[in-house]
Amino acid sequence: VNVCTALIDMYGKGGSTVPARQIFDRMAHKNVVTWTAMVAGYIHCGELDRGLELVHRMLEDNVSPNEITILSWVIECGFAGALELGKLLHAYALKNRFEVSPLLATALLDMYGKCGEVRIARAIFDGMGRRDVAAWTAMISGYAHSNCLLEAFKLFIHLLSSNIEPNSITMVNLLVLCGEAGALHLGKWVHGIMMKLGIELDVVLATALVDMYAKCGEIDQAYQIFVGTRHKDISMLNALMGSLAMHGRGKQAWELFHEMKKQKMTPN
RNA sequence: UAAGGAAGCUA
Repeated sequence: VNVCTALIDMYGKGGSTVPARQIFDRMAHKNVVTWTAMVAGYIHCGELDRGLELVHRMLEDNVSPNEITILSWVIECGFAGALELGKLLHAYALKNRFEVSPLLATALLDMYGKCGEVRIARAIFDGMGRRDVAAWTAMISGYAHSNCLLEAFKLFIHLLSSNIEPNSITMVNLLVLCGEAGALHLGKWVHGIMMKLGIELDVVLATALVDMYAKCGEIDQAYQIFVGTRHKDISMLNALMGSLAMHGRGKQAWELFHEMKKQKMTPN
């Protein structure tokens, strides 16, 4: 059962619901994890009707969803933009008096944020008793998804005055938002806060910095950060190369490309 | 280490 369930999970998350379902149908014994994984796969792929049909069969078989079940499905609703189903799951959790853990609450507010429902997301956020950095970051990310720059930064400032420390994921969300808005001053300010708080500069965060500076037209600054990062990866190169090209520095982009190929970096 | 919450370029 465990191995088959793991396979179903893998195929489902990989977008292959057909092989997942074949394994599912051939299993004599299924448990709640098996059902959870199969339905999650359908939601992940946007095959909501098949998912719902399976949920009905699951209930007929007297298999009850638990909190992880709902959590998994809510996450996939966010991924697939399945707002209505997400609302249904939210209602189900409330109706069955699930203790809405910080994990589930964060998944719910993230789902609403990804679906553009920032007000509902905020209501959940405000209703949370103990909010950790993931909850704050999910809320900021929700504002970022809806291009609510002001709200995102208001919340971030609120976060800075709390006892919770933002982490690199929080900062990445803010930097992406600054880049998309072309808000160079804000971006620099975020950069400064990062340094002040001593947040570790991993590849993802460094890429977000490069991207922010590049999108705001500060290519040289972006270049400096790129050069100064030891473990570069392909996304980081793409961010810089693309912006060099966008700013009419195609020759430099080309040179960078060949320099990186020499260093055994494989283009994607 | 069988399903569990928030992140980067490009699409």
